[in-house]
Amino acid sequence: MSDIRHLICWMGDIQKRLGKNVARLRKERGESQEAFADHAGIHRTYISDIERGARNPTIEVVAKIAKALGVRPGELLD
Amino acid sequence: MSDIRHLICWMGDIQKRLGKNVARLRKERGESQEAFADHAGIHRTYISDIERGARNPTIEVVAKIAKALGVRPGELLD
DNA sequence: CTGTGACTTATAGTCCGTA
DNA sequence: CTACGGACTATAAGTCACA
Repeated sequence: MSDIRHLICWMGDIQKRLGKNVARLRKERGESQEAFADHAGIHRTYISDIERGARNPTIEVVAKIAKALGVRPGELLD
Repeated sequence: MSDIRHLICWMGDIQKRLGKNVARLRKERGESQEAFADHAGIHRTYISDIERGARNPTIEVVAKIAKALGVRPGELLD
């Protein structure tokens, strides 16, 4: 029952969900896109694209971002 | 503290983790790679590659697989 | 600081096989 | 049934100038 969510989360686009999670967690940490991108080893504009759900990144990129945010990779997709 | 796991899961390659999860869940459902690939709308050889951790798929593919398995996308990366 | 279009290079993803 | 290779096409990765 903790997982009625999986019936819901399919509705939304996974790219948008990833984007919202990244933006939220980044802001919680008080970092700008620029600062975060730098710290994650990813280009600034690429982070911008991801936060807007305009990209379809690979799981390696998700792993990099998760590491920089200090969360589990899977958490970014939920 | 439910998340000391995030300190551990970075150790392993995320591709291998995905592969193991997919293989495990697929087998639990008693499907062959072929049948599952078909049912998930992904090519047979690609599923084979993913289960062996030999590929770096995009999150859209992860979402497709998760949907076919009836689990949350994030679950496949944990 | 962030969004966006355009662009090149790398690789994701498909499809044909064989063992 | 699954692993794996080769060849191919579609799209992600990665960067930039500018709004």
